[in-house]
Amino acid sequence: MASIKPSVPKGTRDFSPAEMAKRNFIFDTIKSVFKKYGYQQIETPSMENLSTLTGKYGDEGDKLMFKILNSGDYLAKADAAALENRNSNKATASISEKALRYDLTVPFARYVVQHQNEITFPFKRFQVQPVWRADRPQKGRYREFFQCDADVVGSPSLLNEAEFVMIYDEALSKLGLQDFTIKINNRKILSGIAQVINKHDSIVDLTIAIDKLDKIGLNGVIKELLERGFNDADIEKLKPVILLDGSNTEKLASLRDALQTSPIGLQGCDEIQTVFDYLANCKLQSANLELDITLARGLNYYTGAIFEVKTNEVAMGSIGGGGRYDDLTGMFGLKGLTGAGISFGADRIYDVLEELNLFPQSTDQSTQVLIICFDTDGERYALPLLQNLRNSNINSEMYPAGAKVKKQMEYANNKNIPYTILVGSDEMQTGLLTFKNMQSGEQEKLTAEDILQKLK
RNA sequence: GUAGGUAUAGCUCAGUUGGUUAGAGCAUCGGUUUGUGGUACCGAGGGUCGUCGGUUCGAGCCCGAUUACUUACCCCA
Repeated sequence: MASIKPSVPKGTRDFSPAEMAKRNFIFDTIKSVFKKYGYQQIETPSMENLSTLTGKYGDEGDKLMFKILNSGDYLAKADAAALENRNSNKATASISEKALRYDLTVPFARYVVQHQNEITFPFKRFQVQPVWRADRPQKGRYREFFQCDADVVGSPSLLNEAEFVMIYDEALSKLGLQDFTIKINNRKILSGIAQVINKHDSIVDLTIAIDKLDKIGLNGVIKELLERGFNDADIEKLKPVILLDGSNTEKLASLRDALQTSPIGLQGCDEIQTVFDYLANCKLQSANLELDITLARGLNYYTGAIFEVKTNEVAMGSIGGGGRYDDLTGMFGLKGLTGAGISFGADRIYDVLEELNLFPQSTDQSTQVLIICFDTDGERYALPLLQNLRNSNINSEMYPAGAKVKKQMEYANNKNIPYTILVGSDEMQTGLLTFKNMQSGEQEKLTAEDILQKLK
């Protein structure tokens, strides 16, 4: 059989030991913060029923979903007319009933509805799992990537929003980031803006356009708005809102002024104010909290607060986002349950930490000590010591005898093992083992017990 | 879906107007050293030059197609 050049699908990656150590540093840090704030972990299946996912992310999202072909002779049962007419949407529905999850929030909503009788509300859960998007990969963008989500359902309190800011601040600071911005906005403010210019139906077009302000500038946004059916008068009214400047307090004041005819817009202002008030007397470690009216985010299920986090230390898309969604579970038949959540983009955080050289040295050390023997007698002699080391919770291993010392030393060196123990005939006779510090190169003769004490 | 770029050893890449047997560094393995790595020296293995076709006496190099990867846009973490 002809051998196939080994490769992984576009936009996916292998994670080698050194990378896994660094990734786990990120995951462990974020998880520990989630737990500290009272969130409990769950997992959901990689695949969901297609009907669970479709329509939750907009048309674009439906396109970017990886669908799974039905098992068996799926074409036999396919919609013949749809196939004939090259109608992909209809045909897909008849040959695929499952899809890989696109994010963690919708599966969570499904989970909450399905398990509502077992859950005590407010329910705070976190989830760290991969998600899949059939996007064109590029820098910082993959087809399989990990999200770290924390959501709370069943609590309308804005205290949750305030705590999200604290979680972002604590977790990202712990990871070593020193300068990042948590942008906050409120969907009700966006609705209010649309209401003020009597374009309530065009809120999606409005948000998509003004979301691009920092990328394409005011003129770009105006051009985009014109293309999306807004007229010059609308744009004149929008300009002062889009170009809002000053401190958060000043921005809020200007917004209230601009939105005074829109009750929903004013409610959005109140909500943001409440979050700021909660945080007024709490100190943030490294985060800047900024009201950003141009922050819209693509997901159309958000109804209240919207978050996005950007690092100011390197050029990178957002490394986290979230918001409040009032009726996500309604789609699955459970009405009146509000939820809010945030997400960390672990893969992008990885790239940022790598670029800033922020991973701690210790992440690439796994084994603490390697026992080097010359023959099987040495193995038998040293195995009890190895067991003692492990009983003391010291990561340790013994290289199977037979290889040259040079080879074994190289092994220790390549694996970044800080200490080695040499066991030869001298050592076995005297009971004094050669204990070597691989970094300094120094070695000394010690009893097994002394070595154990040194490593503890 | 739109527009560019790239494709030569396991990895990163050289390769002269188109000219004998396609190179280097790193990595791997072996030796100098049958008890000492990170750091010396010597050596070895490893290639259908992405694929198919064309031009030419002759193609890694020029032309066409195709595939894969990649960057940016749309959109998004």
